[in-house]
Amino acid sequence: MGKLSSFNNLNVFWKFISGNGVWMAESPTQMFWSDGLIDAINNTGKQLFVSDLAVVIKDKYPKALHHFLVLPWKDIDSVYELSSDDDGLLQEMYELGSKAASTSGLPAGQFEYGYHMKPSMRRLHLHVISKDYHSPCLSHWYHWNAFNTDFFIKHEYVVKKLHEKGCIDRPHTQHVMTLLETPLQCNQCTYVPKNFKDLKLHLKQHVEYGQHS
DNA sequence: GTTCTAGAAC
DNA sequence: GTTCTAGAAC
Repeated sequence: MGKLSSFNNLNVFWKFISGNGVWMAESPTQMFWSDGLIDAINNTGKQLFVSDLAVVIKDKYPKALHHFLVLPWKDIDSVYELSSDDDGLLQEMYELGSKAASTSGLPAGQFEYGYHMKPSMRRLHLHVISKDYHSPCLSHWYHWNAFNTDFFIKHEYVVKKLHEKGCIDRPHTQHVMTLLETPLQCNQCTYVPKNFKDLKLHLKQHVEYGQHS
């Protein structure tokens, strides 16, 4: 097997996304690290926009220059619990995300909206992230693939799938692993990075010199 | 989710 | 010397 197949740091990734083990709390109201988002949305100081159905916060570890999360107040764990009845909620979450994105000053088309195929944190959360992916918090190979492969389930896909089938199918473990092992590829040009550090430097060039670096 | 560390691999 | 791997974290 090749280099990518032996990228076993994914086993560590798998360990924490599978929800096993005992973890340290980050605040008195948070029993597990995986409840961090639920803790955050109930902190009024962190709420950027609020509606009856959902709330927007900044991602604690932004993976781009602008990275927001939109979460429902309702205790929905993930996209796999959604039904066609939730179309209104999804649209409202998208609208709230758009409001947050507009505060960046960037064109609306510079943002991507989607859900992770295998989220680590509890409570459904829509990622609203700028396409630069220029951030010190984007520090692992699988961070990149979590946003730049089918691991990132686009908002439009979720809406379409719920309309057509009424639910989102849970993926097989092997499929998720394969997506996270995908070779690196720039999202803004045809460049194929030699390694993760090379990708980081390349993304920085796009931010500093634009699309034609 | 993240940070930290040691040791392997390149 | 740099990058990647692997595991712990009460």
